[in-house]
Amino acid sequence: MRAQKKSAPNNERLAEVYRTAAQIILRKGYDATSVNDIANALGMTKAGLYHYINGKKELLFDIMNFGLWELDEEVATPARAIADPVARLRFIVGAHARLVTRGQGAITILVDEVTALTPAQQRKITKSKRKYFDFLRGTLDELKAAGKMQDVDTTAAAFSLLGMINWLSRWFQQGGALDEEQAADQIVRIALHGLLRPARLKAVSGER
Amino acid sequence: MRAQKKSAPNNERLAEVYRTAAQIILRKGYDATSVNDIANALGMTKAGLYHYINGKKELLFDIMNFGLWELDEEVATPARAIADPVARLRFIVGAHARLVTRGQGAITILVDEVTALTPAQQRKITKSKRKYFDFLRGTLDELKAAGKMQDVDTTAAAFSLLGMINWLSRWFQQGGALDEEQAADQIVRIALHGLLRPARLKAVSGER
DNA sequence: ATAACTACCGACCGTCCGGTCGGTAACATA
DNA sequence: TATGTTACCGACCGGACGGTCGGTAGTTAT
Repeated sequence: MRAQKKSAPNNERLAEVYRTAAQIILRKGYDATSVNDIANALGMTKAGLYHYINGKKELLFDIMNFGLWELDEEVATPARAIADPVARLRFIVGAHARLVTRGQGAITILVDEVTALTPAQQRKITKSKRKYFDFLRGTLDELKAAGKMQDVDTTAAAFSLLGMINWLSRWFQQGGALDEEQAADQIVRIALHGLLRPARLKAVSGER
Repeated sequence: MRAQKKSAPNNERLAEVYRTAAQIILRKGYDATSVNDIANALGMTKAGLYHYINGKKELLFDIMNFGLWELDEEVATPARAIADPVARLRFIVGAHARLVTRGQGAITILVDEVTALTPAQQRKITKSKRKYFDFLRGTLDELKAAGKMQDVDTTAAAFSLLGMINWLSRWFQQGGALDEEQAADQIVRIALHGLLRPARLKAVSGER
């Protein structure tokens, strides 16, 4: 019967619900996360949480939509304004990677849990992911047409990029050897230039 | 008088249990897969399945161990025999990628579900993964020492490699545009040479 | 002062889960 | 024929899960 604190009035609280839920689901997985886990992390009961959400599935769906919206806002939309495909690719990879390392945006990852959704929800999420993927691959196609790309399949390349970026969330940790910017920068370099030095000439030497 | 002894049952059938369980868990995730799902897929009841397994966790643990053993047998061990680090890296990436695309071995992936295990089991799996990771990074370190690598962090590079390879299981499909060999080959190319053509003597991009 | 609304909670429900237990039918061995 | 052993199954259990419902304090609007 004790009144909890009530500092956050409007639907600022809803945003907090999403943020908290996303973090927990990202860490433990959707199925392993109970509605109670989320409620407790928010300092309320399950019944209280149901004041904000309409169901576990819908919560997941909303979070995914938020993550994809964020990806569009912070990566795809700004990228579309960059004419040069090399600069654009560099921006996409860096901005997306930064979105992942900046914890918050790691939301994107749980797009994997798509199988937990209803077919209708799945369709919407898949369509959204597809749009982003096509944009990414489109940039690679441009690059290829301009003769600036290695001889690799653009589909495989786009997926590989996403693999590298999404995997970041599994190993990157705040306070580690690399900070957010450095980690994103490493991903960009590896993606664009690969691991090996171009060994055209027999030159075996120097560091820069 | 509980007969709580070690299991020494029919090996062929036990292998089938592992294979079937791995496939289902890989597709649906560990938590979303019930023991009943696995039993039904094998054409038996849950109680019948318990004749072969000692628990859901232990089943997962056994499957992970098998996957990691397979990785060691088919990738790490042969790779250790290759002296040249460039050839060795090429082999590791290709062989690991092929293990993933060849469906069966995709078992490796569910190493992600490590949080579902008991702490003791987790320790064993983590140690095993770590060993493989160190071997991979060690090869990159060698490469770097030989002046044959781009200027990137070997830890970030090793994780990026694993990200690309593991992500394969999400998009690669039998009968698609790329077959198993081609997909693995694409991964190798992208990993070793990157996406962009080396800008001949000018440029030096990647500066900030 | 009252009515309406917001932000919660305790108690409860039906379902499904992992896991157990006492069987049993089929076959091998002696 | 008797005795094990293997490979299962039906019935059951305690508990956790997602979800509902009838409240109730506090806030705001009239």
